[in-house]
Amino acid sequence: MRFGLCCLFVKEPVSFRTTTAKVLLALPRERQLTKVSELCVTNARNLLLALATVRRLGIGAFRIMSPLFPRMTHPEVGYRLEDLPDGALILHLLEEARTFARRHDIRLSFHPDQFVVLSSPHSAVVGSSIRELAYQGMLAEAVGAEVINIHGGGVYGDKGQALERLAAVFPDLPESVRSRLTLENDDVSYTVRDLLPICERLSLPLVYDVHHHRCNPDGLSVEEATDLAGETWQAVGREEYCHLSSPRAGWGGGNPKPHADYIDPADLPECWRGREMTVDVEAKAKELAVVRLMSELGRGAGP
DNA sequence: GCATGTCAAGTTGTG
DNA sequence: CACAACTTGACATGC
Repeated sequence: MRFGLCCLFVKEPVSFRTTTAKVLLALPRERQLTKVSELCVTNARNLLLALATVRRLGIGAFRIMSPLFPRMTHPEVGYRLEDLPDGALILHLLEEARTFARRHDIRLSFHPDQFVVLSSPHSAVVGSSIRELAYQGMLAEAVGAEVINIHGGGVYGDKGQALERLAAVFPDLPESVRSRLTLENDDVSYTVRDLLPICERLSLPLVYDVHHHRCNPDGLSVEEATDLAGETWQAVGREEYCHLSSPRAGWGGGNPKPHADYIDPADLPECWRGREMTVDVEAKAKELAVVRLMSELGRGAGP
């Protein structure tokens, strides 16, 4: 079992920078490009630093934050890598990251945020989602990331129809995205049971989030869901990806959805132990939570 | 200096 | 109806 870190660090000195469309819009085009170019160089360097740090801590996977290249797909201030003064350097740094990750067997993934909704009935929403996915596909190709993971999106009163819209849009996605796309069960709408049929039909692996499953159950046991999701990964010859978090407010009363700082080892499913899989740890204390969980499991594993 | 509100984007469920 | 839940940090503004 390998554990993964999501996007950020709290103690380790790795920090990614960003900017807003509002700030960029106040600048002439040329200064927009020099500004984002600087941010992209910084972030590409920090990605390398992140991978070196992850490796030092014994973490085996890393989720790359979506705005690594800030506002790249914004309709007004968006840009291409080749527009940037340091475009070649940036590409070179991404290649270094790819080489490092491959050499040290660090699995890389992307998780586009809530605005990417392929099941939406609004063509403008789907259009901007495709643009954002294409950007992440380009990035994923450059750094050798294996997974671009999204949710089913909205329901609009009819899950079946919504998923049909998603399936209909799938062929329009660039190959860089289609070959990496995965679907994840969420905590309000789409369960593992909802997603399995479309995953099988489109040959998409299913990322199983056990916390979402516990918040939004579907009659499957954790073990059944783990195995069924696992089959979608076996079908494409890849290692299963799962997500783990603990509820900030605990499981008795209160809203269990917000994530806690750390993982309660009791929330790690028994059937995951010793299984060949990648477990992304979604916890506010970031690398500290991953390191603590690994050490607790190491201690508890003995007789 | 420091504390605070705002920032491209969608959708759902709660108070 | 407004707001939180999905990730923060950068920046402008006001004390």
